[in-house]
Amino acid sequence: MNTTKKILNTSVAKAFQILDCFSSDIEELGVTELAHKMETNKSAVYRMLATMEALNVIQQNPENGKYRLGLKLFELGQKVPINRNFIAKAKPHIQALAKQAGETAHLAIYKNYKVYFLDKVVGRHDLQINSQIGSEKALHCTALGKTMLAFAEPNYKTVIKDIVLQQVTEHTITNSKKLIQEIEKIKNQGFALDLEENEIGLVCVAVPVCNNRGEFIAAISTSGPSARFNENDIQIYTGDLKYTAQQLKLIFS
Amino acid sequence: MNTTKKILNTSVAKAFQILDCFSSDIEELGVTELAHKMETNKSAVYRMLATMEALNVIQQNPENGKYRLGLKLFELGQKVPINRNFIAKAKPHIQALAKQAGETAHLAIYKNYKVYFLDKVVGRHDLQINSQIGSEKALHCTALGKTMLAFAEPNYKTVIKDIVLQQVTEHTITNSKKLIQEIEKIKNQGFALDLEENEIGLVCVAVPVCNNRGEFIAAISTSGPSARFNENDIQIYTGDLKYTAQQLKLIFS
DNA sequence: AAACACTGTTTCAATTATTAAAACAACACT
DNA sequence: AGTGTTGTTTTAATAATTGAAACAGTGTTT
Repeated sequence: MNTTKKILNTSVAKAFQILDCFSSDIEELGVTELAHKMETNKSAVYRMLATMEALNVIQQNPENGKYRLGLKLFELGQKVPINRNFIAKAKPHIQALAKQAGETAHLAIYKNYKVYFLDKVVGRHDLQINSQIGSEKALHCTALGKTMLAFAEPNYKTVIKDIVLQQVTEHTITNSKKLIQEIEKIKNQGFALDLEENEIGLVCVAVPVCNNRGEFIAAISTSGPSARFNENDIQIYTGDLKYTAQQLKLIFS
Repeated sequence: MNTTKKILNTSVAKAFQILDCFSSDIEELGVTELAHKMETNKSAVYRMLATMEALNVIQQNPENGKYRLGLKLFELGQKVPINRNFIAKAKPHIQALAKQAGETAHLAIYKNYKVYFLDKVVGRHDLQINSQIGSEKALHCTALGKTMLAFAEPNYKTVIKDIVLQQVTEHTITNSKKLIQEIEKIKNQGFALDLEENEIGLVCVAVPVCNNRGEFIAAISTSGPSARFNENDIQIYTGDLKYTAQQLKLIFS
C-alpha cells in the first residue's frame, strides 16, 4: 500500500528520530533524556547532537546544557516547495475565512493516508482547538480527512478497508460500509462534516480546494465548539469555505 | 571566537549537505546532479536520498525521478522555538510596516556574527530586493548588521577586529576605526543606515527590537532603491520602524 | 530502428566509522 | 562534605558505510 523506500543509512534515521522527539510542548531536551526516550545509550545521542549542533540543526542552551531545534531546520523548512508556493499565497484567504466566521480555519493536504496540517488561523473566541501545524490526523474521524477520501483518493473504498477505523468518540464512524456511504454523500454535497467524531464537543466543516483542472490540491476547514455550530451556522460556514476554495483555485489558474 | 562543536557523525553531515544543495531557485535535483555538486559518488547520495525519503525528509518526483525537499522539514521548521514564538506574532506588525512605507520590510536576528533573515514582507513597488528568508548577510555592510553590532554585541569592538570587513561596494566601511565610530553613532541615534554599502542603488534603514528588560531580540528594517530614500523619506521610515519596534516589544512584556 | 547517452538503482568485498559501557568532570542539591 | 544528577570523553569490538562497476530503465540521436 505504501511505496516508501527502505532506510539504508541508520545514522541519518537516528538523527531525525532525535529531531522528532522535540515538539511544540517539548522545546528542550537533554542528552540523557533523549537517550532514554529512544532506548539507546548516551554516547550515540551525544555524538548526533554534537554533529547537528555543528550544522546549526540543533542548538544547545548554554544555561542548562539542554538542546533545542536549531535555525537550520527553520531555513530548510522555508525552502520546502509546497510551503513557498502554496501556503504563503493561501495565507490571506485562510485569514479572511477565519475572520469571517470568527472560528479557527485550517489548511491541510492529503499525505500518507493521513490529514497533514499545513496552516492554521485561530478564531476570535477564547475556546480554541489545540491543533498543530505539521501534525497529522486520521482520515475517518475528521471533516478534512473525509473530504480527502472523497476528493483526493480515487481508490477510497480500498483505502477505507485497509486503514484502521479507530473509535475515537461515540460518534466516530467505525463501520466500513457506513463510511463509504458517508463519503458518497460528501462527494454529492461537496463538503464534509465532523459532528463530534474526533472529539466530543468539537464540530468541523471542510471543503476541497482544487485547481482549474479539477484536481484535488488541499482541503480547508472551519472548526469550533458544537455550541457555536448549529445547522444554520454550518450552512453559513460551508458557504464561506466554498468561496475561499474558489479563491484558492484561482492561485492555480 | 566560535564555540561550535566538532562533527562526529559524517553520515549526518552528508545528509544535511545534500539538503543544503536545494534552494528556492533549485527545487529539484537528481542523484547524479547531487553527486557531482558534492564531489562524491552516486551510491552514497542515492542511499542518503532513499533513507531521507523513507523519513519524509525528501520526496521524489515520480514524473522525472528527481528529488525535492519533503514535508518533514516543513514540520520540523514549524517547531523551531524562535519560529513559533516570535515570527508568527511579529508577522502582522512587519506587514503593517511594509504597507505603511510601501517598501520591503525585514525581520532578522543576530547569529554566528551574521545577519540572519527570519521574515520578509515585500513592498508594493515593482523594484524589489532579492533577499531570502533563512539566508545570511554580513554585519558591516548592512543596516541590520550594524544595528546588531550596536545593540546585540557587547564586545562589538573586538568582533569588528575579528571579522573581515570586505569591500562590497565603493561605500562599504572597511576601516575598523570608522566602523566603530559608525556603531557609536548608531548607538546614540537608535537606528542604522545602509547607504549603498551593500549594493549600489540600495538603501536600508534598521532599528533594534528589544524586550521590556532592554535586551536585544531582533532587528527590523525597511529597504528600497535610493531614488525612493531621500532624507525626508528616511526620517519617516525611521519613525515607522521605531513604532513597530515598540509594538514588537509588547509581545515580550 | 538501432545505437547511444543519460537517468536512477542495486550489488559487493574492502574499508571505515559507529557503537556502547564505563570512567570523567562539573554542577546542584541535601 | 556527600550524593545524584548532568554533559562529555575514551576504548576496543563491532557493524556500518563506502565506491566502483554493473544493471535496468528512458529518451534522444544517428
